[in-house]
Parts: sequence; structure tokens; C-alpha cells
Amino acid sequence: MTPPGMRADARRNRERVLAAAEAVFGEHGATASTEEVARRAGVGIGTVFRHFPTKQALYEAIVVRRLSRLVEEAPLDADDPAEAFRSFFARIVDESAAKKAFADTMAVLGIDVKKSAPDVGEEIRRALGVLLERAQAAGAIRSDVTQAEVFVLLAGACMAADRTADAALRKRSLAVLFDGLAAR
Amino acid sequence: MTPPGMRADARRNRERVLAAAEAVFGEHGATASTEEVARRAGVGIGTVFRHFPTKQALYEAIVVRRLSRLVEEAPLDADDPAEAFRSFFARIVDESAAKKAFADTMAVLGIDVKKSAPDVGEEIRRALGVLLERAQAAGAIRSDVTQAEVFVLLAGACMAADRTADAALRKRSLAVLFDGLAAR
DNA sequence: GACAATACGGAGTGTGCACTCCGCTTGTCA
DNA sequence: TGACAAGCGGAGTGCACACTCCGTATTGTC
Repeated sequence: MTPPGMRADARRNRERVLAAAEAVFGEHGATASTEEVARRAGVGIGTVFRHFPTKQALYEAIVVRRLSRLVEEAPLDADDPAEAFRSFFARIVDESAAKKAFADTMAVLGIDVKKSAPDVGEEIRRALGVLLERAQAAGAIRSDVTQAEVFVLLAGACMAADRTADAALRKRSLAVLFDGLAAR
Repeated sequence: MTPPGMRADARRNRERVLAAAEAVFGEHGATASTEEVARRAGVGIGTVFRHFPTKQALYEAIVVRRLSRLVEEAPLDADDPAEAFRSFFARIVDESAAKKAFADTMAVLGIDVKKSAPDVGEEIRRALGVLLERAQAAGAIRSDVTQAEVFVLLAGACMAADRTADAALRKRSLAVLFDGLAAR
């Protein structure tokens, strides 16, 4: 991920910028300013822009990071497929509630399809697809829904979670959604 | 709504601005520029700002308008309570799909509660509450959900719809959601 | 330790946009 | 129909913010 031919200070600063960006965008969403990120990282703005040519690129970098982490930890071959699907879904929704930038991402990924970083997007869609299929095969999820509907519901849940402060309420709403997905 | 002591041209321009704002914000969301609204309305920017002191005020004005229209047309005493609830819910989601500005509104109204124009917000919440209660009394909707969960689900559906171009997909996803709300 | 090569900081630049101000126009009313 | 208040247009202002540039500092190498 980080080219090894990079000077030590450069590598260190790149890491700092990414961490700061994750925090700042997580708190204020994509409208947060690049200057705020630089300040939080303890570097000059010039440094931020050397590592990431545009604000958009920086934003995408942290999104890719989070998605990669999610995909890595997806319980693709857990013993209980129904629980695996539900927990993966719920985990993404939780992430959206905690980090503003994430809900948008899920929305765009799920629906627009394009977006840069198509690889990670494809991976997460595949992971969800696998979990869905397994849960359907196990008879836990109705067989007439496809990945497409699941993604729309996921995106909606993420965006709603992003703005719902009450965690218990979030959980109850999600439970209703899962009931809709459950096999009769 | 429009003070009668207003000169004829002022009243006419106010209407034009509102119509243009509805179109422009509907297409591009709240980030659309005020200048674009003025251009579309065929008036100078000064005129826009005389009628609405800030961009925010203009935005809120069109939101209030739409909400009022929705509340007016809510089928509060329809014969079929289940269908009434569903159609009202679906209608709001459809509106969100058509008009970008609307999904945000629903999200904010449903969850943050404050927001200016609290009256209309309150009205729409009440309308949904009535429809929900009636559908529950009729045994069509599970009795353990409250207005709060319904609003979270509604807000999520609105935001997802806002970004889902495929109308059929939108409809199928909504159907899954309704199944979750249905009484067993 | 010297000397490139690489990276850093942050003042400066350009742009877009909300909002203001004022000379001109139009509607109203006697 | 004349006078004047109410309203209009749009150039101008200030500000926020993405992005650039270059003199200075740090790193790696022989």
C-alpha cells in the first residue's frame, strides 16, 4: 500500500494525514476542509496535497481503507450463515452511524456502481453476495430477494443510521428490516 | 401565505422564485447556487434575496411547501387503513426519488426533530402517526413498532430512493421493508 | 561529513458563491 | 397623470477553501 522507496518522514506523514482525515471526515463528513485535516495531522497543507493530489483523492483513500478492512473481516465461511449475514450488514450500518463519511460511500457504492476504487467496491459487493447466498441456502433469508435490493436497503439503513443518535432506536429499526428479509 | 399588501409584481416574482427553487434544488440538491435559481426564475439575484433573506430561508420555504401539500393529501380516514399507510409512506419515498432536496428533509425531520418550520414537521409526523395507528388497529401492521422506528425506516428509504435510478428496484426494496412492518 | 535528492511548510492565488448596495423602473393611488 | 413608495437588476464585496510554488529543512548515500 505504501511504496517502500519512500523516505521515512514521507511515510510517517502520509500515515498521519490518513489518520487525521479519517477522524475529521468521520466527524464532519466530506465538507470538512483540507486545512482542518492538515492541522489535525500536524503538517502543512502542502504536505497533504503532495501525498494526495486532490481532496477527492484523499477522501477516496480513507474510504478504500475502511472498505478493505470490512472485506477482510467478513465472516465468509462462518458456521451460522444467517447470523453471518446479519452481523456483516449490521456492522456496516454501525460504521455509518459512527463515521459520517461512510454512509455516503455505501450509498454510492450500492447504487451508482461507478465511483473510483472500483476494485474494493466490487469486493464488498461480492462479500455481501456470498453471505446472502449462504443465508438463503440455509433457509434464513427469503429466496426472492437479490443483492440489488439488499444493497438498496443497506444504503438506506446506513444513511438513516448516520443521522440517528439513539443506538437502541437504530437497532430496533434494523430488526424490522431484517424481519422483512427473513424467510416466512 | 403571501401578504396581500404586496405589490403585484412582487407577488408574481415571489412565485417564480419559489417555482424555480423547487426545480433547481430538486435537480441538484441543496448545493445548487442561488444564482442558478435566479437565472431560472428570470429575475435578478437581488430579487431572490429580497424575498428570502438567506439561501437557507429559501430552501426551507420550498420544503415547507412540499410538506404542506403532503399533509393536506394524507388519506387520514381512508377505508383501507393498511393501504392508506402504505401509500402515504410510498408517496413520500417517491417524492424523494424525484426531488433531491426531499430526502434530506425527511431525514432531518424524522430524527433531529428541531429544524425550523417545526409546525409542518409536527403535522407530518402526526399524520404518519394516525395512519400507523389505524393500520395497527386493523391488524395490518405489527403492534410492536412505534412512530420512531417507522420514521427512521422512512428516512432511510427516502435517502436510498434519492440515489436509486431504477424505479422497479426501488419498489421491490420497499416491498421488503413493508414485509418487515407487516403483522405476522 | 558532504552533497544530492527528496520532502516540508505555509504564504499566496484563483474561484465560486452567498449576500449587499444603489441607481433605475414599475405599480399604485389620489 | 403626476408623484412617490415599493420593487427590481446586477455589479460589487467579502470570505472560505482547494490548490500551487518555492525557499528551507530532512534523509539517505558514498
